[in-house]
Amino acid sequence: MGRESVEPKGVSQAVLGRLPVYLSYLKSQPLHFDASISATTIASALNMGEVQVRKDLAAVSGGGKPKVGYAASELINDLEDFLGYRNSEDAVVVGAGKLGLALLGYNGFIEYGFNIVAAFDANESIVSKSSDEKPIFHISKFDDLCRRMRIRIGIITVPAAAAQSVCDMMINSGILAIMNFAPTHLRVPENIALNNQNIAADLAILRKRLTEKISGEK
Amino acid sequence: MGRESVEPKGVSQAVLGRLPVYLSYLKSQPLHFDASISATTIASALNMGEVQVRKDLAAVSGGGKPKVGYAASELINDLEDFLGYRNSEDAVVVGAGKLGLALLGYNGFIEYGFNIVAAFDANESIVSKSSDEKPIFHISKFDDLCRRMRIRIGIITVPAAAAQSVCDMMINSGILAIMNFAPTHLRVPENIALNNQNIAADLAILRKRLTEKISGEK
DNA sequence: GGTATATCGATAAAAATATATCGATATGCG
DNA sequence: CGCATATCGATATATTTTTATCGATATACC
Repeated sequence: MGRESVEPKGVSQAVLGRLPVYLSYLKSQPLHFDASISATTIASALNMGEVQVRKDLAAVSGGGKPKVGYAASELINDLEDFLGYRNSEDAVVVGAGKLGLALLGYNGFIEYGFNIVAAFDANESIVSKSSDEKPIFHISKFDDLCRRMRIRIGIITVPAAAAQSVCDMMINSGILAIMNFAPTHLRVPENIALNNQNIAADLAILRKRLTEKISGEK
Repeated sequence: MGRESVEPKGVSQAVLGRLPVYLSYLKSQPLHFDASISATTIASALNMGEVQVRKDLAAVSGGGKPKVGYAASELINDLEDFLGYRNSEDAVVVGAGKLGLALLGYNGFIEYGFNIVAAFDANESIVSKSSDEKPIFHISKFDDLCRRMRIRIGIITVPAAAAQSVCDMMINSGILAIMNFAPTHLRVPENIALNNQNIAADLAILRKRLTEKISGEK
């Protein structure tokens, strides 16, 4: 019998979502080079169960020592490795509106291993108006650039009405993962990874939690 | 014995996160006024289990009819009501950088029941440079405006280093729910609702899913 | 009007996730 | 150097979440 799968058993989606939180917390702490930090400390700072923290960390790092905890710098390294923050990857944005330009101009992506190389827009008038030294191209150049640079990740920041056609175009140009900021449902083949960022909906959920909190505390 | 809680048993976080997806999908469909739509249809369009769709919808809406499904317009109404899209609520942004201004200028929040009334910044030079008719104030005016308008929701779009102090300031001015775009961990009292939007981390997770997908399909 | 069928809603089973328990071990203190 | 303690890692339990099963019912067709 051949083995069914060779993958090292990926962590679950839930765990994956927590790893950046640990990492962000660790990085925000003033830790000296060889400092140690325990799961207990992390858990209480983040309001989580300490067992959960241990299990999550065990999935990506090389174990801690009783009584002292984990070597903080090692933990940070392991998390960054696991999440891919060390390998730089190019990405593109389609939709050079305010949000698209904000993403294009944001220089914090580097720490996470991303380099947004360009934005594209259908509007001729904003094309080439380079912002922060990064180019804005007309959408007609999209396919050529993506193929030549072997871009795998695309970010959609166009109005909802245009999102599906942009999405199809991206897939057509070889893009494999899409982050969508348009507040609409996108249909993609199952081999494409899709992430939806609906900020307004998240705000609504936040407000819902708020009102529940208020009514809950009498 | 008095009843322990009067709340109508809030839906779980997981369900809550899916409701906007249903709503967005329903709204994207060209439905006539008295159209019906079945859980089966929704499920297959969204690649979900149909039982899950039924259970989720049952939590917020008044039931469908066998053989035909749910009344689409009623479903949309119920979802919007439940998520609060009908009650308008004011919110503020602190951090008038590119992202903050993009949020301030975005007019799609109205549909979700949000009205961003102003942005604040510590930098005097960008103050008052009204964008899209919405004001940008100096941070010194924050407390006064929030208290007078009884603002409950604040959005943080400042650099990570300043995020915690902005967060503290918000809480101090009566804000009860915070959406944080700074890539850092914020410490808040437990009566405050916090939502973290780490776009870069989400991109990293998306890439991770992508590579798993690639290695998975041999 | 009777019968077939798509769909609902409820109940039950399964899977995933989170939490608790406990022995083992490294450190610090007497 | 022995003992107390904080923490780890593993195993077990509990809880939540998802998925499957099945009888009931409204519509369509004959």
